[in-house]
Amino acid sequence: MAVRLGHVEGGPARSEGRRAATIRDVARHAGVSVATVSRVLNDIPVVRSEMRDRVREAIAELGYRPSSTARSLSLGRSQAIGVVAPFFTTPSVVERLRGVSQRAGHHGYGLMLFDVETPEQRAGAFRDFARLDRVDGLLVISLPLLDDEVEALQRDGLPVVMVDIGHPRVPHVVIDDVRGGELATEHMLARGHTRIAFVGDRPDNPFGFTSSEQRRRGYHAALRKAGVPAAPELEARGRHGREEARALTVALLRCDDRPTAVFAASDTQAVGVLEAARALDLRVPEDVAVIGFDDIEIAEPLGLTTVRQPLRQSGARGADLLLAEIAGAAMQVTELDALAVVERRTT
Amino acid sequence: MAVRLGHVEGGPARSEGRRAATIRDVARHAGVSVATVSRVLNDIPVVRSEMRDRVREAIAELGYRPSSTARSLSLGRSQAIGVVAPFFTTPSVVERLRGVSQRAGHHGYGLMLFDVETPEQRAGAFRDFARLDRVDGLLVISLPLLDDEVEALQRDGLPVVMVDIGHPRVPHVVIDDVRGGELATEHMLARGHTRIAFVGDRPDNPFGFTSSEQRRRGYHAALRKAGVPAAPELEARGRHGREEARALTVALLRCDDRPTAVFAASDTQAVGVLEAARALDLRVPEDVAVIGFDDIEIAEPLGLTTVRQPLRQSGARGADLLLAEIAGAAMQVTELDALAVVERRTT
DNA sequence: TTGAAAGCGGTACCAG
DNA sequence: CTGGTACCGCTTTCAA
Repeated sequence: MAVRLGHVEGGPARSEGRRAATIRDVARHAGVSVATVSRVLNDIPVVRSEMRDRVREAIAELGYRPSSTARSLSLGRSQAIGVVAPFFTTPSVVERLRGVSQRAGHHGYGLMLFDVETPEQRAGAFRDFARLDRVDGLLVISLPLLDDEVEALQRDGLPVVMVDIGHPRVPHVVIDDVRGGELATEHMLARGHTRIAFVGDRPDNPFGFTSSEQRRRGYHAALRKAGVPAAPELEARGRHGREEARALTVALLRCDDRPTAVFAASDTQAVGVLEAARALDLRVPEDVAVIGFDDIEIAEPLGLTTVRQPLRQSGARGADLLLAEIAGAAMQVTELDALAVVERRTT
Repeated sequence: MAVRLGHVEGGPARSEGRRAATIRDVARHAGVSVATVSRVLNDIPVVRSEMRDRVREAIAELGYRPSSTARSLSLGRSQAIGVVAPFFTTPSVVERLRGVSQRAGHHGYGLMLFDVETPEQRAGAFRDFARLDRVDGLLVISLPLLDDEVEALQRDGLPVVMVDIGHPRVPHVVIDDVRGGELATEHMLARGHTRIAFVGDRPDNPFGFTSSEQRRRGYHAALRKAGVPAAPELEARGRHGREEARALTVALLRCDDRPTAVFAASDTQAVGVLEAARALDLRVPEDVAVIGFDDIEIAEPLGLTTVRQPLRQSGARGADLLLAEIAGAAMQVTELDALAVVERRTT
């Protein structure tokens, strides 16, 4: 990598020491009081239009823009919401964030991100980030909250909403993961499969992701209803991620009586399953059919059959709940129910 | 979607009106002055250890945590950096963000996101978001800056760093897109292709993305060097995105003397190319070879051959530059040079 | 080594 | 309708 240290052309203005204009500068310039300027700024109608114009002019001339920090301090709110999530290990989170961003922006709220990929970061998130004065509310995505974390948050009076995972004392938006697992399994059953493997997260994963286990319950329920005996040797669980899923699936597909179908608890894992099949020269779906969960963006071009859940909408709805809670609304729980199998080329 | 309005179990603490502890409360509780508490908070060594302990105790007992807003106002810095980018239309941005997040977190900086998907949002970003008091610096990813925007930013004294696109007066981190385009084209040439199509962004796209055109220049350069005449009918440019690329490619592949290879200016577009080939029942790479650009996450499972650029590293480096600039360093320009063709199954 | 007090840049109450 | 001013919660002189 080539690094060029440059002379700064013209020199940065900040070293010129020209202090940014404040509300007092505007007041002086316009020959009014700061109170009046503040009123104009906040569109409080009492101001005479003549004054208003004078102030507006001064603002323009000075290039004044109010300090949001000062405003936050005075108002006691930051006009921003915080989002805590494992953004980079879990692609679906990004899609949910999309919905959050859209709604937050729409309501004039800024977005602070706090990525959580390790247990330390997780602790940091709640220690340093979840401060009522930094953000007006917190959106926690795909991360379970411990009881005492919830308590601490409530003690701080910080509005919180969870997305993808619920908690009895916290507003949240979730889907019926059990039902989703059933749908996936029924899809395979309907295609005549009976040896259907499951690849998902281990229940004691470091972040306590729970949806995988819920989906596995749905898988069991569907098998039971169909009278297909569960086969423990067909269930593989490990660390969340493509690589791990791939490794688990290779093992699964190498055993004597190998499964003819695999239900992966997430699309990310389904991709690993696909890679495993390819590595073993197995055709999909002829030799082994695959279904995932989520319908992330990559699913379509891959031709991956999957259970679609409304990711973006979950973020949007979560943001709406949070905004409502910030505004003082009572706790609300939303269960999104647009789950459906999207059939593509892997089944 | 089922919505449950819940009673709030126990009632949220915020309505109890228990005001959060302030530095004054701590001072009173510990029987010292606020100045002393502040010193303890900031690890200023002059404080007698006895005092220090008393203060620490008070802090613990009251569950006090300092207000970062007040701190920002007093200090004149927010300890946060802002990131402006088209996060959701451009998957590579997310990967870059990963690098940013990692470095920012490492240095104790928060991250504010401002998504820009429309020209209005773009304007809003610079009007409302790029305030020195909201963020200590701005990272602009994959978005070109206009001269007067740069000027405004510099006038405000807001440190800015650009990633993926440069500007003569702004520190930035870029790659050699022309070289990348050459690499991709040479790869095809080396495999005996001479009818190599190009699918990229139109030069007058709404955000002024420029890398596509640079890569096209590299494509031309490579053809020229190889003595292969350029064929204008093999160049298709349109709105950035998979769908558009797909449509363009379908047209390309339907013409009489169709190309045997396609170079897509981004992986996103390459995916569209792949879909087009599939739609026309053309085998890849036998009937048509495909190479993309970026090496985003989806490329590997798709088996897409592509020109890899160090996305995450670009974000990390950009964050480092910004942090350095915030600390007062001179303008720096970094050209990342780890470009390489990653050969997979589409060539 | 500690404390009193003046900011930081807004908002909003209270008079006039 | 407008102005004066006391906050908001923290940092940082300046004196003691």
